[in-house]
Amino acid sequence: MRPPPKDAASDDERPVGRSAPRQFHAEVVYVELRDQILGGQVPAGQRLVEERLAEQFRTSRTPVREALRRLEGDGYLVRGSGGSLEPALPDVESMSEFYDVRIVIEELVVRRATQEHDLPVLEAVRDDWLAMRADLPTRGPSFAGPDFVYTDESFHRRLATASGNGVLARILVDLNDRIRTIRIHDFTTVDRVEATIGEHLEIIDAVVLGDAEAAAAFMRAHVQRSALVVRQRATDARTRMSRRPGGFEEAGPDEVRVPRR
Amino acid sequence: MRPPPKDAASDDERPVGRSAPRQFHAEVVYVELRDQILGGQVPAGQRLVEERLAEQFRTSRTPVREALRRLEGDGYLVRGSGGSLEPALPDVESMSEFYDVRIVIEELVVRRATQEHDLPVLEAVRDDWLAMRADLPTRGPSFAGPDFVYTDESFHRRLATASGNGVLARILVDLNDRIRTIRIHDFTTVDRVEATIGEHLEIIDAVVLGDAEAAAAFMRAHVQRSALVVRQRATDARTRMSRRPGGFEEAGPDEVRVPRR
DNA sequence: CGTTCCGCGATTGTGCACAATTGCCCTCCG
DNA sequence: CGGAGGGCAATTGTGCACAATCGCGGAACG
Repeated sequence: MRPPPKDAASDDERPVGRSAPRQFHAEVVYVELRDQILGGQVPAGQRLVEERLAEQFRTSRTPVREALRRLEGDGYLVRGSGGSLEPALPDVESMSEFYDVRIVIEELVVRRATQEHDLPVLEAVRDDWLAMRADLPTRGPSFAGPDFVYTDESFHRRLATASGNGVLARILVDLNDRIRTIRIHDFTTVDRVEATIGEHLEIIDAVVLGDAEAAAAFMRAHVQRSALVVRQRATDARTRMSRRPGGFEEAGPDEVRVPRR
Repeated sequence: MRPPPKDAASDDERPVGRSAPRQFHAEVVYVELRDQILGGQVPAGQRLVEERLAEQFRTSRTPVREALRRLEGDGYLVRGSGGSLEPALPDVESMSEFYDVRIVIEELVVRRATQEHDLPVLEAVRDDWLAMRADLPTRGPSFAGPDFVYTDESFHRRLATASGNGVLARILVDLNDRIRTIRIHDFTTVDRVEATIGEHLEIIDAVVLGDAEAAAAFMRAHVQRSALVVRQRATDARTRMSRRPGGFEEAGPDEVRVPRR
């Protein structure tokens, strides 16, 4: 995958209705737009114009406005010049900050999950990843793409849910949402996928065995390694692109450099 | 302080305009309404009706709607029957969860603040609390009210800011916002205020001295004590009010029980 | 040729009207 | 007297129109 180079929204039109019990336009726009942003499908400097979005989603400006306001409140959109909204581009420093927080959160997750002893769920997670390791030669390198980011996240999400602390799970999901905006552009290598699977199995095994300390240590190492990959890639991109100190926020590695306006 | 017993919104009317550079109605409504909710000024089952709020804030429904949607997205409002919005009342279990997370967050805060060595800021915080301890006999018991909750929060917020990690600070502020909805109703006793000041000084001293482990330990103990107070009070309220399992969410201790409709 | 100022288009903020849904009350029937 | 059904009021979701504001382009002036 690779986001459509320029106008991500052009061929994305579709009526908004579904068959769900009660789907409000504002809700649909919010969810779909958020996924697009978090999935990296909205180019860097792309201005989100209410009228335009209203056309795409086959609705009026009112529901679009509500969705945009919520996304702005979430911090996924920032106001550019003249009150226009653009996707908030994360910078390298804040990525480090996110990972710092994520480490202690994930440590707490495995400690709580160890206490909780929700064996059925934990073993299901372990089995899934055991199966994944077995299937790895079959699936080939196509598995190692942005899709693997979501697969990876699901591991951490399931663990967080098994921790029994809903607040914890919610914060972790939020952190991953933010981190993903950078991770999604990684071309994860096959050997990194293999390593990740191994690390996940280490962690889940320790949790199943009830060894909180080991699980926490494995988790910490795992997240730190992940942080290292992102940081490394970000540094690479910065030195590759331009010598300017804040170069990374200005344009991603293969991102189309959209002019300010 | 004690929120107006019945209709918190009745005598709260005022025009919405200010002299600030550019104040949108939606923004003003959002901020003020959020502060009212977080400050416990919106009674438990109180339905928030768009038209009513529009009158109070001297504006139309459109900005009110945007504010409500954002508050809903933040989790401060929940949808009741028929799509109406009510303040989200926290339950005891989620309070425990919030405190569990807050402990590891605060530990990270002091560890980072210790590393950061932003001495001027840290010493300013220490001086403020030293002065507070000295002034305590003067200020009398009036100091020990809901206002002290905000004073207490400011300590943790300043420390989080001094940690140099903006993400960390943001999460902590959010956690405190949620916890406050219960804490705000506490009648903090004078001796608890004294103890809190002492604990804060313990923490900040350790941070200034650069002893991360001691600071983390003090912080953990401090937050745990705070959690205990809230948990204790919540349990008291539940057994005092009604025997029903979920009794606490049904009505606060001195909260007017507003009929469903 | 550079600079400044004006006007215009684009876009957002706000108000309002209409449709739809929901819950409640009253009535009617068993 | 109790329960079911219909009508009504209240409230929210949506669309649209108008006003305000901002940025940009062009024209006029130095």
